[in-house]
Amino acid sequence: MRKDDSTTEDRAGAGVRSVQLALDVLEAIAFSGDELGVTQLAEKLDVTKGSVHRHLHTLVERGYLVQNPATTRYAIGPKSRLLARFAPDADLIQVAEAPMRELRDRLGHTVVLSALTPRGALVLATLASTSPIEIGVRPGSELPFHASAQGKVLLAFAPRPVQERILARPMEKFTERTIVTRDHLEAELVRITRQGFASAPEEVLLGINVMAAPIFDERDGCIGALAIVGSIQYLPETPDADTVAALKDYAKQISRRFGHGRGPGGASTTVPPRAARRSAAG
Amino acid sequence: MRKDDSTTEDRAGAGVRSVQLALDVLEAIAFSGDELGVTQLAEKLDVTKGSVHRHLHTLVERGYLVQNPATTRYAIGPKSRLLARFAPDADLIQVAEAPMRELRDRLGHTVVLSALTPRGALVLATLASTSPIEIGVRPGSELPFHASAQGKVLLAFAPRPVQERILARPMEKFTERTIVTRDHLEAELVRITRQGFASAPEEVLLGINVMAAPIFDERDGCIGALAIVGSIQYLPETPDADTVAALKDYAKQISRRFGHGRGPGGASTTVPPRAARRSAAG
DNA sequence: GAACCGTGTTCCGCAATCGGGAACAAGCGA
DNA sequence: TCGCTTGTTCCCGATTGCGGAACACGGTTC
Repeated sequence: MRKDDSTTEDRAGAGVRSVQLALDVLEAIAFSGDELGVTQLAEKLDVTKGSVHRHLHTLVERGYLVQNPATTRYAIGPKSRLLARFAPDADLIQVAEAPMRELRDRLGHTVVLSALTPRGALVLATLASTSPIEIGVRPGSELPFHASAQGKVLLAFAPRPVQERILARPMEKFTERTIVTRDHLEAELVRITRQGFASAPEEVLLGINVMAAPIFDERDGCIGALAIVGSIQYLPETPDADTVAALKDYAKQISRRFGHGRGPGGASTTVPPRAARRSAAG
Repeated sequence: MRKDDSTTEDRAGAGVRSVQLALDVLEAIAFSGDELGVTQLAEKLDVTKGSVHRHLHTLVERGYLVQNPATTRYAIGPKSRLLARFAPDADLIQVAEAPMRELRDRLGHTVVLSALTPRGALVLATLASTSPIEIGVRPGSELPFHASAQGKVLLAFAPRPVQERILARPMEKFTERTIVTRDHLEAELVRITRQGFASAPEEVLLGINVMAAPIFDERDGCIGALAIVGSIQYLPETPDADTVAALKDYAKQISRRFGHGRGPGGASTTVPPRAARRSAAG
């Protein structure tokens, strides 16, 4: 469906092709939250069964996947789980969990946590709204920079060279209100930097609005974005002051746990910036 | 150094070569617990810088790694962290953490948690002994089946086809006491199955002994091994009955949390076997 | 300031490698 | 038993990634 329609900018190729496919396979299984078979994967990724099978074999051999002998289908293996344990800095997902829940309970909207990736704003975790009707995004998906509040926030507070590279890319139009020109996006970034949050009314889907605020670490680097998602009726384009305040407040709260705003070498409640963790206790 | 010296059984090759290298790069960085540079990686993995660089680029592009602009070196990225969240069954590492700590405090030995991989017993987590002198293993490393208590336990309780495939492999000799013949190993597996635990005195390193007991899920599948490591003076070859009892007891305790021994559909304190987890709450 | 390392990055041609496609085996239900 | 679907294997040929070397750049040391 959404196959990489070779844009102008990837002259350097997209990297190592086989690795790309291997990661596609891995992610397809991981983010489906279920086991998948060779045939399913083959048609989902639009490659031959033989190719998928070879990659599956490699990933199983390495312990990243496991073939369920009963169903003959493939699932995430132990090695994949292990990778996360070695993240150089404290786990954003874990730290943000409690504040996210509080924010959700307070505002009622779906809450989303994202991080920067060259491809967009990676959805790390979501917390469904209190409403019976769910409006959300799938963890693992990558939201486009130009058409999401998270993407715009992460971009606005990213280092200059990163901005440059991304701004040069063509922008796909999703709705009438999607930003499609570089100038427009740059102006938006300036505004976001000034006001400390972003909103993206109907930029990717009509009727839906998203608002996002940045999360910083102890060196003022933007390491993520906290966002709320909702129907535009409840999350209007010109946002309610209380809502904005709450969002920014919780984002700041998470930032503080990473040592932001107190200089390097934080207090006791702070997550150690670069803790050496070598055991399960980590 | 240890490049695949084409054994008899891998006629199908070792899988997709580029993917192998990509994973090597990823793991080298992950399990080093630190940032690594192109040159370091190139010599560690014994490939050219150009090659490493291309793979690094791909992994960064996909969000699995991040290049630190300050040091220009590479570290684990957000996507790697995310993968772990999508493990199909409850996180063994997390569930085992508390029992591991109790066992460590009770016996004083280093405690290790492992899972099965085609290459060996993957070390998921360790908890250092109470002694000032540390005897342990690096999380992420894969212990050989024939020369580790964990490997032997996992193999003993693995499905028959898996056993077959592994038993056919040649066995490297580490010490005088390493098991190197198939017959010897098979006899050992029978004994392990009967007595419910394994020990591996001086099989990989002189002076060191390891004892391991299996962890089961609700369907009696062996999903891991709990082990204690120590100098052979304190963890003798003919083990103390109390020590064995404690090890088996804690392993069973973890198994119980996965619903083992009460049939499918466990009680409230049980980890749900296949919980649908789609949010940070998972 | 210049020569010197040590990085990370880029380039290019050759050959191995992976992908396409189709045939094969194996389970399952009708 | 026959069909349908699945996972697995095979082989050929062009693509693609590898090796090797050159390049750019920053920090040190004379």
